[in-house]
Amino acid sequence: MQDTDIEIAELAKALAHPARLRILRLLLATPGCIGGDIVDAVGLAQSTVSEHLRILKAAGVITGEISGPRTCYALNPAALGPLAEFISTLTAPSAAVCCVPNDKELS
Amino acid sequence: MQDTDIEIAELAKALAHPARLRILRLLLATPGCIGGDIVDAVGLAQSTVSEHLRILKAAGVITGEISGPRTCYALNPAALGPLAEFISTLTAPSAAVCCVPNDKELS
DNA sequence: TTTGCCAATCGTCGATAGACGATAATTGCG
DNA sequence: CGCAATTATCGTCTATCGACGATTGGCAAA
Repeated sequence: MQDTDIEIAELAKALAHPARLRILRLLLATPGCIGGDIVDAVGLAQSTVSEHLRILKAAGVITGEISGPRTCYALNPAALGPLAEFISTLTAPSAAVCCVPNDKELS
Repeated sequence: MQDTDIEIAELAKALAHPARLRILRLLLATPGCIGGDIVDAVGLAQSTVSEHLRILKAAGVITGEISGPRTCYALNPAALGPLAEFISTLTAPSAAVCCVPNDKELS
């Protein structure tokens, strides 16, 4: 159980920064892939943004594959499953099982 | 929008620690109120636990009212609404509006 | 009032996170 | 091959977090 808690804490930590939330919103709003445009959007140094991307990737929230000279980032929402499940447990003790199986699915 | 992101980041930060997750689980499993039993359960020093409780209370995730010589803590899951909403947006881009209005309600 | 218990606060320490500039590494183009 | 563009990594600095012991404050019972 502590094992799961550590995993959930890691996920929460990945979301615990405004810049990373902004990056995720940006990835959500971008249909295909996205490269260094992120740097301009968040207004931080390139190295700082790269570090945030690394953290998100380490948490599994995003995926990054090298596509030529640039890197293609994409969302991986399924990774947030354990965290979403935990929050559901807290917010809806009786209706934890809603209508979407949001802990495993998604392409 | 950055305003909301900061709020969500604060909520995520409140969940970004195994000890705090454990405390929340404990509060969830405890029907009524709970006092210093938390200290025994998490296995940390009393001052450390008190600090975690303070962080959770500052984030609005729990409420604590003084009840005689001890303090009564209780969950306040509604506070996690913005975070839950954000995660839903990521995990279910097309089905963001599920069947539960989990951003405002709850007693 | 005095004593004892429980919780909050203070001060301190080490560890970690966040930001930056500078510096590589890799790819595509001329 | 050499150059420009893009991203990752390194080193450094500051700020914050997490844990602890010690102390303070409040409340109830003796």
